[in-house]
Amino acid sequence: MKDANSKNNDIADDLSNRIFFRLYQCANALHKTGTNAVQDFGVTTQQLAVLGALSHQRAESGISVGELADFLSVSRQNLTGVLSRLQARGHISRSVDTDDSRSRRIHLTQKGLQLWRENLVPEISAYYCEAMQGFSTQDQVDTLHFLNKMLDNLVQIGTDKRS
Amino acid sequence: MKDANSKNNDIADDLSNRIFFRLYQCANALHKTGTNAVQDFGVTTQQLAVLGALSHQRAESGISVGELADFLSVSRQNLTGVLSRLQARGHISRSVDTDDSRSRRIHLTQKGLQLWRENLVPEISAYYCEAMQGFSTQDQVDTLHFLNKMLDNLVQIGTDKRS
DNA sequence: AAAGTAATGTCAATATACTTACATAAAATC
DNA sequence: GATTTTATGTAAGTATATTGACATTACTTT
Repeated sequence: MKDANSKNNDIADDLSNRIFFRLYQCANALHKTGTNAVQDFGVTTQQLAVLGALSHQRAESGISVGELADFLSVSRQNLTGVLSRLQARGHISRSVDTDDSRSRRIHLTQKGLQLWRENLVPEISAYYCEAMQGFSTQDQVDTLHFLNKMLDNLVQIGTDKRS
Repeated sequence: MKDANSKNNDIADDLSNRIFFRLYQCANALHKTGTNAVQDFGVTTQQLAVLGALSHQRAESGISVGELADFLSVSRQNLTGVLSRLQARGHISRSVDTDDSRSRRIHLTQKGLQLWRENLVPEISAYYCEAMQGFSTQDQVDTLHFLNKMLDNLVQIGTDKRS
């Protein structure tokens, strides 16, 4: 027989279990429907994130693979593959850094920039509008706050484990 | 020059953009740290989800691949691979349905059930506790509500697209 | 009953994601 | 200056995830 304490734990577990299950489902649905929304332009949601990041700083200098990986919170190894596919389609370019021959500077090509501005931005805007249906601005602020908090916790777990 | 309307849209886009980016980061971090937490037991977070689903209904009848796929919101094709790996490690069994020879009934094995109860449940419980640090019960309820709402929207986008 | 349709699970191809391992180049230390 | 350590990007291997295609089986329709 369970005491009140363990019962409360069960309830808390159930709540968090639902939250993380929904998170998992949302992420899958986001990837699936997002890719569906932009697949006519020959890109995926992850490639979208990369193009978006590159569009923010079209400075002459570009950005390195490591910097981009940090920004997107993915491994450098993962980016290598995504960048290769983007490069194969002519959306980005990789050039050796003149100051550090280990490093590669990643740039948006003219084609990539045009695709981003003319096709992807409007498409994403419409997609976000649908996905945020029924969310007030305050709801969105609250949601973002919770996700930020959760991410902090998860990152903390990751760094704890490493030590 | 932008008018007030397009500026508001930019702001809304920025908010939703942050939300979905955080969602993406949270899902990656969940998979990464979650797998890290249970890898000593030879399973991953997805396999965890399958074992958890199976543990809920240890009825004699088991569950079919299609039913499991619906429950977990993943494709049957995806489950085929996950189930194969779980079966290879002896955590689940697949048997032909006596009433429908197309269908396979998926069961937890004794080994799988023991692993779930004795090792995974405590580990997950501790993990959730860390991941929900700083979340009041009301915060968790609110978070779950927002995720439910978002998932509804995303599923709606998916079904719209299909028609 | 026979033919067409739908359901069930699997295989193949593609794209993320991770970790481990490695070649190369830069930085730090002695 | 030579050696060690660190940083950078990539390659290889494993596990998800998707869609498309398929063989097999069940159901529907005629």
